[in-house]
Amino acid sequence: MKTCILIADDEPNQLELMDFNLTNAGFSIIKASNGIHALELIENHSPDLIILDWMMPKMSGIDVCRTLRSRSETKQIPIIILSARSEESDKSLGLDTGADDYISKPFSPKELISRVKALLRRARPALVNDILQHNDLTLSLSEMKVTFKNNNVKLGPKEFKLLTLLMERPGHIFSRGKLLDLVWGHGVYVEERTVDVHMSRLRKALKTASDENLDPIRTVRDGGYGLFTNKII
Amino acid sequence: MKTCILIADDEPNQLELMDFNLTNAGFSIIKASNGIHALELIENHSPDLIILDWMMPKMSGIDVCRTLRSRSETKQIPIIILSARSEESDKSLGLDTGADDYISKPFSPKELISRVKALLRRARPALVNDILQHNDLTLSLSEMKVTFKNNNVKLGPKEFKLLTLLMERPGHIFSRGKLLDLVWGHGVYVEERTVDVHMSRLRKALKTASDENLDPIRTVRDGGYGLFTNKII
DNA sequence: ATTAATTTTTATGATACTTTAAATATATTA
DNA sequence: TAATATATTTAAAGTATCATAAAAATTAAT
Repeated sequence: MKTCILIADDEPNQLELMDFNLTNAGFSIIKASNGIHALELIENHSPDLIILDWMMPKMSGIDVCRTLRSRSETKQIPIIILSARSEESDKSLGLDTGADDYISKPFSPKELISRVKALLRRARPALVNDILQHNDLTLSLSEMKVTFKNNNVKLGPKEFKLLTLLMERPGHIFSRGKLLDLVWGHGVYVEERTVDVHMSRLRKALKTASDENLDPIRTVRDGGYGLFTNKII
Repeated sequence: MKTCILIADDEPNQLELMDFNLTNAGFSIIKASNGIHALELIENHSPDLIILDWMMPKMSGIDVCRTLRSRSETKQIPIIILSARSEESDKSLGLDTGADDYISKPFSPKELISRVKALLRRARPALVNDILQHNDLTLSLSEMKVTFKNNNVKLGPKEFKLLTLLMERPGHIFSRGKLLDLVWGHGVYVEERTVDVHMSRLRKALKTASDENLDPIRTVRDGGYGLFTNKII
């Protein structure tokens, strides 16, 4: 699912421009033309990030920001404030109200996108290489958590490590020997067959998590194990 | 203890100016005059936030940033990059390298402080916010008070610190080693098992406070401890 | 100095995970 | 098709890690 951004601005041109650029950058966009409208949309869609123009009729961006920060459901959502004024007092006020970033108009599309990305990076616990994703599989290293088809997968330590390894190079086939080396550690002697047992358990856990009976793991006879790259059968 | 900020800039005037302003704002400051020096100091002091000038002799701010992001111990420290150039291509490069914020010179002291605070608010809430919240848990740092399901929780100092840490990054799994580092302090030698004992006491206190027998703490075998979150990666 | 509070260590039982081995299933080759 | 090789599943025994209680040690408070 795409990352969803809400933009609120009373100038239609500005709104369209941002929509165009952010959509091109791969985000899905929700538009609001004033503060009240923005709050409604935010409540219903809970976007991943919010961009608010400072000056808007009915309710200013600052007021929207303050409101969002006071509610526990919206407290965490990253907010960027846009402003035509470049006086520094405003800048500080914007940030001190609880916004995470402040951009003065005029700004370039490139800067906007960079700031959005930087903010998403730090707002989510997702440090760049913290979350591994492949098809319907998601694995968070810092949270030590795995989901498959948006369901939690309960794994033991060995299965978690195995899956991490597979997800680091989707498609690559790891031989049992290599897996023993990388997961168990160099110079540890265990039967190669035990890899099979753990793979079986990993598969079982994934199958239970996927509502259907999906198996994203590919066995290559005489080769080893890896992840399917295209469609899962 | 004060929040510690490292600033690295090769211009002595600029360095002094920032030192003055940030010290006034209540931070404790470490100064470096080039990138190499900065890296050394960061390793020894692990500051809470880092401000890097883009252009520095020996090693640029961008390079320092890249290095910090590649190491697991420094990966999560918030970074602000300063630059005299205002060309947007640079701005994007700075942010895309993994910096959390980017400020173009010249900037006002007020903006600097606001941006520092905004960044800390998100990255290290416990350093800026007095109250941390997560699901039914509330923790007030100034009052040293914790409530769970609106009931008071009586905790010893170690348990309080542990919970503070967990609440700063809900969901994140902290290894016992990391917890010893962060709660007990760098280079203190105690058995890793004592972490278990304190966790057990923390749990007991929380369970008594929740009218039911709720346990918000997740144990990951071979991993460590963290808080349960509702969200799916 | 005595008491109280907190921290750390140690010990123990419970539980979750790992490994092995044996049974079953599937594929390969003569 | 039979014989062989390889893979998967299951069960059982073994191991390591974790939770808890209780004791010892430390620190703080009176």
